[in-house]
Amino acid sequence: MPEGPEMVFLKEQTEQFIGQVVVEVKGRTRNIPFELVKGQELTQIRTFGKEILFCFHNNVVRVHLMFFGKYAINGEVNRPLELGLSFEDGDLNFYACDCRFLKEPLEAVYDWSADVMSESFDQEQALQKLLRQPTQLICDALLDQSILAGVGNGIKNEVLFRARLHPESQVDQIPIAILKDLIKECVTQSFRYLDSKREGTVKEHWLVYQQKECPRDHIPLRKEKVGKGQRSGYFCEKCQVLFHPVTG
DNA sequence: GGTTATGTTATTTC
DNA sequence: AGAAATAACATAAC
Repeated sequence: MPEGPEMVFLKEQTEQFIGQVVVEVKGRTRNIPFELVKGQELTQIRTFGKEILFCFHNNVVRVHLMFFGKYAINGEVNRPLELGLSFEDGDLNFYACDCRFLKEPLEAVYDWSADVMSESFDQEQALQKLLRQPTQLICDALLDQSILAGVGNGIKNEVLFRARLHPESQVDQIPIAILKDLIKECVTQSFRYLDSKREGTVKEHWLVYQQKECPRDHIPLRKEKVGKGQRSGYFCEKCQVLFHPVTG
């Protein structure tokens, strides 16, 4: 579930609990002081990138689903409970996730201008941050949460395809216009992902990620571990241009 | 049974 | 000291 749009979707699904008081806190997480959460009223839910933030009057419960995280709303799943919040009317259960307790004001912790799903996302700032990492490969840079919070491996592959850019292109070799287009696509595709999540059509959503054939050229996609992160890359070597330094 | 996978952080090594 | 590599954690599907 981990990419940004899915967190926004989760926020929409859990807003039913806003205004309700937490009547019980359970789970094996040791990062949350249960006694400080119990009895508190959920005032707001926010997301930052791949994180969801449950806000109470004086503190925040942060959940990150990591690789394998799952959740259940008004239900349970048969596996170890990481964090369970029971409200006056219903409950919210998280599994295999990373939970944290934040006491500081959110503004001191998060910069929403880096979050592709945020109204405050700043494309120009993202471009400047990218340019500050000139020798990075674009496939690694796209997954940098301090530049494009919320972008995960699925969105990464989709935006590279749409911008016709080879994942192993080096940042400083890519024309600025293409970088700008790529950043714009990060926003567009993230919201498109959210739409397909709402409609329940995520499986049909992907053009290249986990796919076999290039939708443009109808030739097999290459599937390789790319970049320093060695994450799965799905790309077409015919229509996605490689920008790399000329050697010698 | 081995491999792979939507991610991040802590620890170790150079 | 600091960057870079490695390990660690979690779990289901093929």
